[in-house]
This record gives sequence, structure tokens and C-alpha cells, in this order.
Amino acid sequence: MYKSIEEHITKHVSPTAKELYQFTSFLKEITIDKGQFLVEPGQIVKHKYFVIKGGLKAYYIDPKGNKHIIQFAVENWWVGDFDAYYNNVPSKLHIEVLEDSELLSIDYDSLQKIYDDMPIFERYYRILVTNSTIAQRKRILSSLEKNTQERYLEFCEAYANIENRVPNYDIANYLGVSPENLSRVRKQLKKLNIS
Amino acid sequence: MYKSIEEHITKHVSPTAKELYQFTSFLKEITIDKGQFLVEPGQIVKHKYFVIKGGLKAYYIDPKGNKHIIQFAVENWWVGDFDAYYNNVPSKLHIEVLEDSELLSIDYDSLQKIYDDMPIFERYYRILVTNSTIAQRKRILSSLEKNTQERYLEFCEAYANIENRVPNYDIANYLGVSPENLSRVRKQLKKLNIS
DNA sequence: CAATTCCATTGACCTATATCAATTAAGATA
DNA sequence: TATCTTAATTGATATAGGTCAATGGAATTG
Repeated sequence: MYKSIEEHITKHVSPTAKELYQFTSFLKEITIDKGQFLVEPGQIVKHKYFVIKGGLKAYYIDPKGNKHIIQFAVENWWVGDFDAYYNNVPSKLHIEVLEDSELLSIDYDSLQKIYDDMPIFERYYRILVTNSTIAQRKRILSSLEKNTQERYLEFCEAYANIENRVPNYDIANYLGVSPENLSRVRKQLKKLNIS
Repeated sequence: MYKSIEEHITKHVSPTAKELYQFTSFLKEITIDKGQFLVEPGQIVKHKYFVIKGGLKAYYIDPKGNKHIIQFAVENWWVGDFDAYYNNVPSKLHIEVLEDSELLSIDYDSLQKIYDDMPIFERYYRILVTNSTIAQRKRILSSLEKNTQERYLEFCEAYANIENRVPNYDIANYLGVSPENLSRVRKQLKKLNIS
């Protein structure tokens, strides 16, 4: 059960076997079905989640009623509303389960205790969140620099395993374009590939 | 000299006086003039910087030759190319000094030593980078959700002290719009304020 | 298998913003 | 102050992508 999270951790830092055991002993196993919500707006968020199996999407619905996908999460990703989790403010996000999923959760208080007792895990999260910042910077640059076609190709490359698991309108949404526009871009790409 | 960085640290974590002293003893003071570059593309980045006084901008020039401002930094901000710094890859960014500035720098190896010896500073950076991730998520959402006028107003609010210190074309660039368009938006806003 | 629902595609049209060119305003320098 | 340079503004035009409406497929459900 804990194999994938242990691998993920040891890919980034080197805790002792005992530390690793202590860490995983705080985790709770969760199974949740497609269509369910892990987080909904207004909720106080006490957990974040590691995906063992399945897929989810995190999105925000703005005051105009438009939906904006912030993140997809599949195997070996952490997902949650980090703003709500760390700053103890009500969530503004929906986190929806796209496929029946198995997750591990860790609650805020346990994580604080882990940070206090075993700084190696503070390092683990520092590294993860640093990587996440770098990835988000790339997303910002990408939206400034590239047109829809380029961004779509980049997405397919970066999330090869996700591309066929989520509907196109969700991909369009993630890219910040209309489904119609993405459809046209895909059509153009098909032409190019065939000829 | 170290007052502002010490205040910044103790706003987020609570090191002992000794730890704080040890931390600051690794810092180097730097003065650098307007127009100079802290980082340029291709460089190996060994330092990151805390702004005591002055202002800088970090930007990327894409293969098409277009410039994209990633970040402004003024007093009490950390600035650097974190991708290059942490992943030891050549920088792709320009970090340019906008006003004569006083900075503190910390080099990578010293910071690793600090992390090893005093986990409280690992926590400090974990918190900072978490906040940075949350801020970047807001920037991504903002670009998806809001039009130029709304984003400009948001910018002026969020960076009240920056707005009058950088040229409009840099603000336009940061927002991902043309200077002409920002000019028109500003014109509209003036009308609304007067009437 | 038929019915239904959801999703992708296509077409027609519209809008925000980019681009290009010219002008004015503001700063910097001699 | 006059000159030069840089930035901001304005106008005219072009375009990527949005929106709305209709159609065609695919997948799910009874």
C-alpha cells in the first residue's frame, strides 16, 4: 500500500527506515469513486492527498460562473487546496474525482508534528513545493509565450498519461481556451500529421 | 544591515538568537546599480538575493524574441532564478536592476549547510515557497478569469509600491498585454474616476 | 437494441486585443 | 534652455479566439 509514497519520498530525500515508517503510520487510506468531491468551496481543509491510483481535477468557479481547472492529479501526485490547508481559510476549490481512486491522506496537525520531529520531511515538502513553483512559472510563461496549438502539444507531452483520460473540454479549460477552439486546433494537427 | 532580513525571518518562523546570528553570518552584502544584471541567460546560478533597498525585475526572452516579466522584486522580497539555483541548470532569465539597490546574497552551498544544521530555516524557505506557489496560482487564475482592466487594478492593489516605480510597458508586459492596450485601459479608468 | 445523454465538431459571427504607424509627452543630456 | 531620447498615447486595421447555434458521434442507461 505504501510502496508508491515511499518511492516518491526516497526519490527526493533519504529518511531512515524508522522515519519512513513513522511517516507512513500517519497516513490514512481512502478509496473514493468517480464523481465524488474531495474538497468543495467553503470547506475547511484539514487534509492533503497522495494519489496511489486514479485521477482527479482541482478547479475554481469564478464569480462569473466560469470554471478554471488548476491542476490534474494522477498516480504519484499530491493534490489538495494548499492555500486553504496551510492558511486555514475556507477552500474556494472543487476537487473532483475523475476515476475511481485510491488515495493516502495526511492531516494538518499530523504533518506539523512530523515537521517538528523529523525535519527530513520538511525538506521533502520544501523540495516538492519548490518544484511546483518552478512548474507553475513554466505554465505562466507558456500562456504568455505560446498560442493554443503550441500549448496543447506541450500539454500532451507533459501529461502524456493524462491526455487520454480526461475529456477534451477539461483540457481546453486547463489551457484557458474554449473547447471549440481546441477542437479546431486538433483538426489542424490531424491534417499536418496525415499529409 | 540585517534588520530587515531578520524581521522577515521572524515573521515566519522563530529561530533562536544564535541561529539567527549564524544564518546572517552567511549573507553577503551587495550594492548594485540601475541597469546592471544580477543574472543573465546561460549563467550558472549560485546565489539568491534578498532585497534590502531598491527594485529589480526578472524576465525571460523567448525564442521569438518576446520578453516576459516573471517577477518584480522590491524591499523584503527574495529574488533569483530558483530553477537554475536548485536544479543546477544554466539560467534562462535576465534579472535586471531597476533602481540602485542593496541586496543580501546567499550561496547554494551555504544554504545547504544551513538546512542541515538548522532545520528551522528549511521551514522558513518551505513557508516562503509555499506562499509563492499560492501567489502564482492566483496569477494563473487571474489571467484565466479576468480581463485587462481587472488585472491592472489587481496589480495596482497588490503591488501598490511598485506601480509608480516601473514603466507602464513593464507592467503591461507582466500582465501579458501590449503597452497600447494598457494605455487604453488606463484612459478608461481615468474617465471613470473623474465622472 | 433503442433511447438518451453527453461530448466533439463545424459554421457564422463578434469582440478583445495585437500590430503597425504616427503623434505627443516626459525625461535626460548637452 | 534647447536637443535628444525614451515612453505614453492615439488612430486604423488585422486576427486569434470567444460565443452562439446546429449537427453528428460516442458512450451510457434502461
